Amino acid sequence: MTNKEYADILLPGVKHTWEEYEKMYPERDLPEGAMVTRYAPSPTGFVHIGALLTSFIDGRFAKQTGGICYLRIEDTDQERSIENGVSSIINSLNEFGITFDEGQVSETEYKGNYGPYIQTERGDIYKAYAKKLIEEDKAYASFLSKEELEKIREEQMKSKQRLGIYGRYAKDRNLSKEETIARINNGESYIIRIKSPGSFFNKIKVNDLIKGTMEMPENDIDEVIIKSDGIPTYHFAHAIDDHLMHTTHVIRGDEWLSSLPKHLQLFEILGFKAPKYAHIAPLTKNDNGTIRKLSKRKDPEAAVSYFTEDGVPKEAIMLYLATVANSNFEGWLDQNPNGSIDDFKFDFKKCSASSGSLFDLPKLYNISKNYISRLTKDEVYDRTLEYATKYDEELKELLLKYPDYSKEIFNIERQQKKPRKDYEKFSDVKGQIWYMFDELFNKEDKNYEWQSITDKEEIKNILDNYIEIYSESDDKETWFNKIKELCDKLGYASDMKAYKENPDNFKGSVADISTVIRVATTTKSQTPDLYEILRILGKERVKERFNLL
RNA sequence: GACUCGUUGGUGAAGGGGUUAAACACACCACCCUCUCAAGGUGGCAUUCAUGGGUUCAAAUCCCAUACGAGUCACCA
Repeated sequence: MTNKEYADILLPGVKHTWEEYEKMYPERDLPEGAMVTRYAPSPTGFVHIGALLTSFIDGRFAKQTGGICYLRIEDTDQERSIENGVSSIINSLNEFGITFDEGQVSETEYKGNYGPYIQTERGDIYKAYAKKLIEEDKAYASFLSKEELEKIREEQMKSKQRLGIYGRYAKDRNLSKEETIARINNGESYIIRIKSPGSFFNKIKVNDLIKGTMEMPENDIDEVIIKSDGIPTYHFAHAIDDHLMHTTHVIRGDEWLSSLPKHLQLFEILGFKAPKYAHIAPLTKNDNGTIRKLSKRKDPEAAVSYFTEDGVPKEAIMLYLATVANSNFEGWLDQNPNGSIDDFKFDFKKCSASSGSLFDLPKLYNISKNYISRLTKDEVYDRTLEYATKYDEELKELLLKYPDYSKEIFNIERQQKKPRKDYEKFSDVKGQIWYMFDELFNKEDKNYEWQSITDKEEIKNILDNYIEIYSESDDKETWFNKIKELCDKLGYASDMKAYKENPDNFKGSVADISTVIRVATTTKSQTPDLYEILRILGKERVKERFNLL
């Protein structure tokens, strides 16, 4: 029996030979230095913030070198794959502006010449290459049952040996063709493992674009390549797909780092040229003193939706991720305030080689605050409305009812060279402007935050005097001068310096008078510019509010 | 247990043997500005780069050990 016939028995019904597949996936025609990257998620649930980071980096490197970034779905674990997992990934990523040059575009469709881009649809391809390995005696059928595997594992643990199928544990490695066929005919279930040519005691040098060159023991484990359900393992699918799709740079999480010898060996025995690898550190979190990887299960902030629900602008999240990806991005943004992320050159060398970046919420919020401060009043209005439409019916209705009025509010201290920065996220907005809407102002029991002047009579007195002289048409300077005049009239210091020097000479200062006016109109002791607030509310409404006291 | 990587301030980090280097950003503190807040301005915040040894005229930077942290060791990805 020829090796070819033998391979046909082990993996029957394969439509094409590996040589045919090689021809079907020709070299890409791309300029020198163009990177072909891929984002290759498993469709197992919501999009993790780390996945956003990885896909972002994948896309950036491809784009900045004039290459291709494609989306490949790794669904070889049938048990964990979920319904509509593919579209859920695509949609979430899309929301953040992440798109792919080729690859899967929906549950059933793809674009590009190297498809299908969903691994369960490439079964024949993997088998064709598995057959190649069997023909070349580089892979074999293994009949080890779950129970036997468990026994081996226990034995290895007990004697403190390395776990895995290698050396004498690789029982079926040298079964003859005849024996193998006999057992198959006997109905025994089997899988395909490689015959690892490596030795654990051989050190090999592996290179990672981020971590540098390191020494690792050669792989000597007879890794499974085709599972009993006929589907390949991640390792095998990775080698075949990235070869056929001509990936030049595999960028993935560093949980894969220790599989590198395995993967390199796979490429070698398959006769493929290995891609370059870049393993990025995970996002971590400080959980009561212990630093650990952000977890899908335990950490709500691991889901990108957490931040969109919180009203953090998507752009801010991307800006933050860019600083995590390359710490010099921030400095660059400083120098190029109008620059887009797309103009920044990312560099593998600037990626953190450490065991993880702490996901720093205050930093995210700071970036977000700055981002929102750079928006125009119309943009803030649109974005707040977008947020409110999903999460705050009451705010939404007010914004819709008073669009121009709302924009005036958003414009307070926004026109200046350094705009006001008081919204970290869109969910902050309502808490800061509610008093500008009578509907909200008149709704609940008010908690007036009076400061140094608390006497009701005195407050009345100040307000009565003030409303007499207040005019909507005053410019800011005359507006303030009037308050100062009022101070002089009532025995308060109109000049803060004079007040600080001799506080005992006065009943109080302009600050106290202003505060009374501020609190009377808004209930709050801290607000944006009072002049603007009064002007936008208008004299009549201000008067009404004074009269409530 | 084995293998690998890592360890610079409260946080993200720059710097990879030497002219005065621990940059920058966030956070924090103080002061200034100021009608409040936000913003802005000024200054402070690691005499030291996990620890212990070495190499060197010279080390955060190179080497070795130790400690700690992270990741991986499936017919999961």
